[in-house]
Amino acid sequence: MTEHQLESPSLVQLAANAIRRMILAGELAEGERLIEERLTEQLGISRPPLREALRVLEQEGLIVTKPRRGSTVATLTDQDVFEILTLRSALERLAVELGVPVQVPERLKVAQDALLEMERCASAEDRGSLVQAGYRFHSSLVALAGHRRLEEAYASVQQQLLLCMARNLYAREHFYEDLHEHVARHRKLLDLVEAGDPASVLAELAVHGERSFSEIQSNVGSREASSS
Amino acid sequence: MTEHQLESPSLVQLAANAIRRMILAGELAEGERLIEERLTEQLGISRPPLREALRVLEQEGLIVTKPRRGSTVATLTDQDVFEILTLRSALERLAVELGVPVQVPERLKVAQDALLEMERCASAEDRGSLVQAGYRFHSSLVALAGHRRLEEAYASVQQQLLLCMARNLYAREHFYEDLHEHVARHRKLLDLVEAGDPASVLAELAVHGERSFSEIQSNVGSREASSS
DNA sequence: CTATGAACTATTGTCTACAATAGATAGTCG
DNA sequence: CGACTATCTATTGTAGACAATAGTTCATAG
Repeated sequence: MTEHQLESPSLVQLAANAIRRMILAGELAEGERLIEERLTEQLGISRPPLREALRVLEQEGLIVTKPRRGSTVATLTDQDVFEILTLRSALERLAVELGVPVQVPERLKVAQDALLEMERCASAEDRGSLVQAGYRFHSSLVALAGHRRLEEAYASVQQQLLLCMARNLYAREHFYEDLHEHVARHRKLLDLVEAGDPASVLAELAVHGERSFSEIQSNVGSREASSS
Repeated sequence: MTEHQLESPSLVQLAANAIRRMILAGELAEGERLIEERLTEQLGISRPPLREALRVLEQEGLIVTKPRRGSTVATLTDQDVFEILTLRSALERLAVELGVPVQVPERLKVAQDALLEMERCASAEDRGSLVQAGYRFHSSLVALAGHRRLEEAYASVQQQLLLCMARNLYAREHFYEDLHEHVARHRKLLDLVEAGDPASVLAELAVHGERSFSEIQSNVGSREASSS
């Protein structure tokens, strides 16, 4: 039985969530400076908890902070997208290796639910919700490994990937392909997971990620410097 | 040419470094509560920057913070050690896959230097310095990939591994084997990297990590709960 | 007209103080 | 004598204010 800790979150967590949402929703532009006082007014809190929240977001890779120069929303180069995709892929591989002869059947339920949701979204052509459901699907696959650090690292990377999509850096691949084919690939993945053979899942996963890779890597020739 | 940014660190960074050192040096015990006011006296700073530093360490996985209940030094179960080792292995694999036909020869120099240092330490039987040099060696291998996020994730995991060793949770494997054999394995690894064949490096890396795994996984049967 | 310097403003870095909560201790009632 | 409750204390959460720094603008000199 999973424990529902039920602890009221501190202002730090609330602020971090709020700013995270703003960034991922595109309300804060690429490289935009985050003025602390302005944010305290918007959120109705004072600076100490806000600053702690910014530290959290900094560690998550969503913002960049330079001493005495404030924080800015992370700017993503092609190199960054490449890093995010490769790292995500490596983490998913580990998850499959550790989790795929599935030990805890209940965990599969979450993945199945997410997949059903994806199919619903695909039929409704609701791309926004499809992305969310896809996020849950992949997260639930990673959760199969029962590996807390892996889950956290994956969540962080996935979040940055959402940021890519908010910037349309990664949109083509995920948004403009055939929606039902997209879901079908995920269905196949889940089938293989349920079958319980790690190798075949890894193979499918490689195909799954390949198109992202090839599409991005062709752009990597024009690597911009991460720090300007 | 690498940029020497030369920016004076804030109290937050200094405090985070100081506390990190204290934890890794074992000056703060397993699960010990971190009283904010006490730390402010020790470090000679006030609470706001200290609290930001604690947020940083929390994200790094060295401390655990519960709302309104303060922070404690992370306690590591066998499950945690297992997670750290598997995650580290996965990250190293990615690094090799991306970096091994070495693109930037200068980066190899760091690894070579670290290896020489390791050999010196092994001859002098200086186990403490050997661990440090080993840390630099592995970090430099990961750096071959030119993948910032990978390096950061790896540094975080490596740090937690140092914490394991400070607790003697992982000590047997690294400390009590033959020191020269230990260094020889690293030498072989570097040779393979220089040869430029990713597959052989990965194979050696698997052997490299295998003994850690088998040793730990036998203990995992007695998995304690992560959250007590 | 351009470049250099100084003053000013906006913003971050830090500190002290207050409010709120969780744990502990003691007292009382069954 | 044991258990429950209330108060009290130690500690965390938050706020507001002050100090210090970086960027900007304007003035002046070449």
